Amino acid sequence: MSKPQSNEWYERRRQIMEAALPVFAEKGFKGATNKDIGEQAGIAPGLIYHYFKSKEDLFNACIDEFLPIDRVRLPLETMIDVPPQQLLPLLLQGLNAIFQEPKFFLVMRILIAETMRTAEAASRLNVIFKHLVDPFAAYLQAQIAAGRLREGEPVLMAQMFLSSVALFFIRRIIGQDPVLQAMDVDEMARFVTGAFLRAFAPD
Amino acid sequence: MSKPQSNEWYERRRQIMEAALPVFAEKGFKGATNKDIGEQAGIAPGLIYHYFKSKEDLFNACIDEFLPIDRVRLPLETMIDVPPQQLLPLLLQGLNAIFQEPKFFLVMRILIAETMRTAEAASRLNVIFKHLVDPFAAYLQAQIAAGRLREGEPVLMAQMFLSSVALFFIRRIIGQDPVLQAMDVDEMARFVTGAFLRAFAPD
Amino acid sequence: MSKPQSNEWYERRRQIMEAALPVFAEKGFKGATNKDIGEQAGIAPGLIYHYFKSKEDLFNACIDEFLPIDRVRLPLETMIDVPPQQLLPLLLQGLNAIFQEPKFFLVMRILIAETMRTAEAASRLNVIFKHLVDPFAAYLQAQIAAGRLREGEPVLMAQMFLSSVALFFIRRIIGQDPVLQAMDVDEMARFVTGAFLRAFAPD
Amino acid sequence: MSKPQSNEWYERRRQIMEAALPVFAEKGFKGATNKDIGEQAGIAPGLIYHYFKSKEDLFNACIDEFLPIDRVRLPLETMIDVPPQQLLPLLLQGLNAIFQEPKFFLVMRILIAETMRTAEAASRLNVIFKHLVDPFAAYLQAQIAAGRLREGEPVLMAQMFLSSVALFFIRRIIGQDPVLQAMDVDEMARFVTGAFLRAFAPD
DNA sequence: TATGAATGAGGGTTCATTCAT
DNA sequence: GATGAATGAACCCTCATTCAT
Repeated sequence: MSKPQSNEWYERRRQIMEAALPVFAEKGFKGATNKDIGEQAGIAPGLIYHYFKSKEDLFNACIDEFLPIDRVRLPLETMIDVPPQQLLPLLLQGLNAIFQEPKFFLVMRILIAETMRTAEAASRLNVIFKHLVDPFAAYLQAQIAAGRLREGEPVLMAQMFLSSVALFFIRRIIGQDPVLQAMDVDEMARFVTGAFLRAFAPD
Repeated sequence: MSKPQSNEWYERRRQIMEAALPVFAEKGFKGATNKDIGEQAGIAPGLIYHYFKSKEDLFNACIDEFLPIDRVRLPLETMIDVPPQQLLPLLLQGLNAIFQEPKFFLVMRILIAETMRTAEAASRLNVIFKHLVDPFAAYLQAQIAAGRLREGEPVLMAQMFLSSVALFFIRRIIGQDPVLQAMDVDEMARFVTGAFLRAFAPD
Repeated sequence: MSKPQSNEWYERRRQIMEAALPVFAEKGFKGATNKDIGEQAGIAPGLIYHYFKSKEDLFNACIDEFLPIDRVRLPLETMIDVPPQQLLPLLLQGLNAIFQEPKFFLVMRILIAETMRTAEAASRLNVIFKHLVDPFAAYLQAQIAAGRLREGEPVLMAQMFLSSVALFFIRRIIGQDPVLQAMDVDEMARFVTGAFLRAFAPD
Repeated sequence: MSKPQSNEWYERRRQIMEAALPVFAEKGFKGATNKDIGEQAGIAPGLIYHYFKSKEDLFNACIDEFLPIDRVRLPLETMIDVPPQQLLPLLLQGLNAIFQEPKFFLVMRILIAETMRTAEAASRLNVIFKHLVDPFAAYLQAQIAAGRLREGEPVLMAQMFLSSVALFFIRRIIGQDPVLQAMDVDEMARFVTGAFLRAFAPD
């Protein structure tokens, strides 16, 4: 597997990963069997081992392949001149869009579940959150400097805002919380945005 | 198991559940073996079947037994006269204390992990959150009525506030996020409380 | 498996080893399946893992248990006063008896076969041969000192004598060589003894 | 495969056998995989089946191809006039040379290992030994007739002499016995030759 | 001729569950 | 009640063999 491989090889490999992802999400690493994955992918279970060293290798490859690190990073550094009143709704729309993506959804299910038992998965999830928080904190920092927001610790502001939003989406979409599903996303967005702006408006 | 049982029987049963809880938390339902649990409980694996129908029965019994529904319910209905400036820090202290409890910690790990794959676990987690949100929303409603907070949807206010705090604790304690572990809980509490009060101060 | 076990446990364990030995001898380590061994022992294949860590562990345990190191060691150190004319036939009778033992036969088959591919098995076989050669060489040394044999290197004498005899037995019993099977053991013994005594008679 | 094939076909076939031989010797029939053999031969595993019916067919072809029957036959029938004092060292040199040949070494490893479990391999080894013993016994018979050796059974003489020498080489080269590896081949040859000549000198 | 993807049978191993003791 | 030997199903994985290309 160290030799370079043909395009078809990579396509097939990716096809297996795409089939495995929902199986891992639904049943977990231990609960997912190669038989399940093979059926989902339309191949014999043994074929997995032409493309991956082991079930664990396939699992890690799935996460690496579909890990939403880049998807999650919004181009906030180019939007420093956009005032918070406009940017916050955009940010929320972006997050909402990401959470609607089927693969993001699946990888998050897998990562959150595994985070509960392996430090490795926890670390990956922490990295993802950091990729989300850091650019936003930098944006907030710039807004504070520009006098558009009150003085304060931008990292805490970012953590607080993103935490409440992220858990809203997680509980709504993954946790299937009926209370949150009954809520309108736009209404929530307006509410959270308004609260944030009042909380951190300049004195 | 339908006949009434002696006290010793129930004690033994509970002892097994207490031993099983950390094993399930660490290894997950599929990863935990009856041998593991038996060793942890100091009994032979076969004995589990005198107290539980199956491994799954034991698992569900563990969650039911240690589900932190009651622990999570703060007596907010008796504290309607306490102003938010005082109550919010108390609430955060209470939540912090709950998250420090070993069994709460373990059950949450299990429930969050299972939530990612079974609707049943998700539902249980939603109930827990509801038990947290509803009394707080009622409290906020009362504060609004008393003119201590601005007009607004109290359920949204409660969701937002508790979401950001809950995810802070989850990521800090279960997810072992180094960024959050470096933060001081009291500082976070002051920050979140201050932001909330500014956001929802009466006009 | 580190805890002390009951007698029954050791008996069962030994029973499995006794059943496994002929299977390993007939089919080799890789060729022998747990199903074969289980059938031979009258148990389910999975039960092997209550008594042994793995198939390899069982294999090594078989060899250690039935390795003929002690059987092979004749009490030559107490027979220094017996002249070679009497001792050599006794030695050959002893070797012949050992080679007739079913378990010796089986272990030798296994060890010789494995010697062809693993250094570990080769080493065990070398140790066995050394246990055979060294006491005999010491005996010969004493005979030379007593003037009953001519001067010469006793280790070479022992190696030469035992090699020709050992290969005779191996080819006859394990290799099923029809030429050697047609020979009479006693005749061979007289022949070899006579040749040895003439070759190493004192000048 | 019944049709006559081109020279290239036979060359390719032989190339595969040459590659397979060391793989079979090192890992045994079951342990050697077609992938191993293909890599060693620089071909894809599937190609083996253009030249051989099965892995077993390849295995047998390897042994037949490289079986050292002819290599082992020394032209003793032309050397009847050479006295034993000269011929025995020549014989030992010849055997030593044969055992040094890589392919002889490999085939012997395979055959000895398989001899331990299949009558077919045992039979082949017996034939090889017979091809070694018979001409030597004929030579000894002639020497006895010529009065250069004492009366006696020449087949036994040959068996005894060749057995001790063969096991010396096998244990030294295949079994990697450190005691024998420390010995000098020439010294061993002189020792064995001297002993033989004294044992069977005319009265 | 040659490749290597694909299959499927079967291997070693684990483990929930049962049951004689 | 309590044990742990015993089972059997199902797991992950390997690999000889086939076959479309």
